[in-house]
Amino acid sequence: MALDYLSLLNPSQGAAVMQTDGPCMIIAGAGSGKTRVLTYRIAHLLEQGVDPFNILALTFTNKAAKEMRARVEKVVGPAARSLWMGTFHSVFAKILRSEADKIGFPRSFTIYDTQDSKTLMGQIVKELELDDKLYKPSVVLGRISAAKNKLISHNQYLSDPAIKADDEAALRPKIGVIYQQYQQRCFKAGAMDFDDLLFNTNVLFRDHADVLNKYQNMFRFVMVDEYQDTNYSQYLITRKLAAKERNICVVGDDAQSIYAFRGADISNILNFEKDYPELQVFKLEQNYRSTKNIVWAANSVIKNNQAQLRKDVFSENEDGTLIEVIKAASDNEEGKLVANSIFEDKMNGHLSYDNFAILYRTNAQSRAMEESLRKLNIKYKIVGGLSFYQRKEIKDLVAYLRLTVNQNDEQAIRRVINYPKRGIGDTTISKLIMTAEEANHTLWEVVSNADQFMAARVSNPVVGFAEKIKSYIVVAGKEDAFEAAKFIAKNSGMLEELYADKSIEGLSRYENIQELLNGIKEYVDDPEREDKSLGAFLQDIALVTDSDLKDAAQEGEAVTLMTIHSAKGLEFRNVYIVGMEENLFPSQMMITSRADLEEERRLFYVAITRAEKKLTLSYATSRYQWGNLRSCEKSRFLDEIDPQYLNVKFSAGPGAGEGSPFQHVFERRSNLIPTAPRKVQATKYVAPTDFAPSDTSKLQTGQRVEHAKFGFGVVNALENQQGTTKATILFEEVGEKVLLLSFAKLRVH
DNA sequence: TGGGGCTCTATTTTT
DNA sequence: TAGAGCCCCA
Repeated sequence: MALDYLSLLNPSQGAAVMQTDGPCMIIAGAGSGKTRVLTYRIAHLLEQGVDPFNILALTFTNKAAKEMRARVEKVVGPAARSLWMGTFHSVFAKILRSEADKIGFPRSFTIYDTQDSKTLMGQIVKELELDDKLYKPSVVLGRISAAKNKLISHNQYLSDPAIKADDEAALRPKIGVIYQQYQQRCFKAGAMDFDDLLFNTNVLFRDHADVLNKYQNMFRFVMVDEYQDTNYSQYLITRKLAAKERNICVVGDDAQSIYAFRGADISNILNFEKDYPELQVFKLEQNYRSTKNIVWAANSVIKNNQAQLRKDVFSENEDGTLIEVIKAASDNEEGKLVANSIFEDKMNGHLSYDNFAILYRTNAQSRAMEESLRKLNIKYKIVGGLSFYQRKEIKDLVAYLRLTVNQNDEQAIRRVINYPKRGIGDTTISKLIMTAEEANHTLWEVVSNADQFMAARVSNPVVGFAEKIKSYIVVAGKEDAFEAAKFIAKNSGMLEELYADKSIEGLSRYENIQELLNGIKEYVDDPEREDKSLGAFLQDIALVTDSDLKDAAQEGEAVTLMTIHSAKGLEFRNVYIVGMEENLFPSQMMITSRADLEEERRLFYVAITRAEKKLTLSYATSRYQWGNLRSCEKSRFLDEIDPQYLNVKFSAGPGAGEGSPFQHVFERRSNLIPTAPRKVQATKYVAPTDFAPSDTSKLQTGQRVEHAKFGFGVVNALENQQGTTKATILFEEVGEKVLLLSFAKLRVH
């Protein structure tokens, strides 16, 4: 029974699906049905009799993997569940787990998250007595991470004269030593960080031909999504795996490469042809997502980049509305105008708030947007920020679980050895660590034999702690992950401690622990799950990110707020790109080199192409940044869009006159939402551009004044204290405010 | 051992 | 401005 794919695909999509032998590269423009092609390509392989266990499909996010598996399953049924499909990190963590002994790691190795890495890095810098201003964990880690992504080991790092010269020039000559220490400590702790997962996979394949051979035979067909975002380490893994059968298919879009700052190497896509001369290339150029105007505008932007593969993305959709440009006087006004526009479009178009997304360059920009949305009672959800697994209480319990599985996990020991409090002070902990270092023992060896190293009075609680952990190991050996975790949460005293805290935060911490336990329950109850051990669960959650969870927890319709980076791969009917200003987008840090600027431009391209029907760009001429008001210039990227696709609007300030396009929105709002929250009352007032403060030294009560932000008001009281004058002013729109005259910019009327 | 007050620092971040 | 980390004191 042949599936009728071809009727569902355009000619180039169909060709890419049918071509299954040998290397192939699919250059997929934004919105060109890339996932569709990958899905049907896998379906086609299965249809031809390929065993699902022989297909490996790598993605960059768990979400993308999940989505693709679901779509394949829809076409081919349950066989989809046997596919090897997942992120680079999760697939190779799984492989490393089963081959761990070959590279000297325990099967139950721990995966350090960024926080663990940073903490360890800080500890090493301290121990080496280096300047922690110069050797900031994030800086050092960044440098080491970049090295690992290029497969430079700590030994190579130390012996490379060019790297040495580089570090010396940066006044950080000790990075190599830190790198070495860091790797040794990780190894001793039986831990790998995210980069190590890929690095060690390369080591495994390099040093064990038999292992490589096994996986080469297993993965007869390799597919890689978002190939433009692979780094050298990932590139080499896929090349090695595909070396035998040469059935490798990569999908990507050079125009959407936005992770160079994390080691992604765009030359992997540009040079793919050199590795595989027999390569077949397919271009998917028809955009099915966006209107013509949006596609044209995106094209007019990206053509300013030099480094790119030639492709002509086009749309057969309607022309659509022009791209709106909103100019606002301040970041707050920008938020207000965007919120109004969303409200208006929702009402006029009978849309759901799910249809809207606000995208920004930096997370800090979300605040002004949130405030304005709240004022209009518009529901929203923010993607990003503190993830569930980064919360303190979750990390605490997870540390106990980690320790149960891998006692050498030094970061985990440090985290919970005295939590909940059991009388082990900092001095004792330092002594334990030093003893371990000197005697070349692991920290756990010292902790579990503490009575041999120190007085009983001090060692008793330490030994008690070790006994607790030992009892957890026994439980975890007999029970599944859920039963073990429940036991540990209770026995450690964590649950009790959190339960005793009746504050709102304490309550939510307690609930979070419950939620984690529920999550583990769900994990072990999954009938498809083979390995229900604590170790397997931990490995899984180490590679889960916030956006994976948010999706599951999503409820009700709401506007989505997120950075452009996290919007990649998503689409929305109406998209707002805010903060289109020089030094913000493009970011100040990215305008010095051509390559950086081109990455920013690709980022803008990604942002534009998220929109299906309507795109709105906004900028503010002034903005609060780090506490002070800065004036801003509109982004050069705005000028790069061909003006024929633009519809430029202006702010609703008095300067725009009575006929302001947003006037009616304000009026209607008050009719429709009588119960809008009034924490901070909405202000219609916008200062005129010629606003100039007057001399307030002779200000008197009863006088009428005008304030740049609060509008008109009357002085109710004046109070002089040690030379500074406080004025209590009743403003017409925002109510009473107490202002310091020396700071407040007031115009006396 | 907890908290108050101080200083410091401020992109983006699939894992 | 805002948040985090750190130090010092009781």
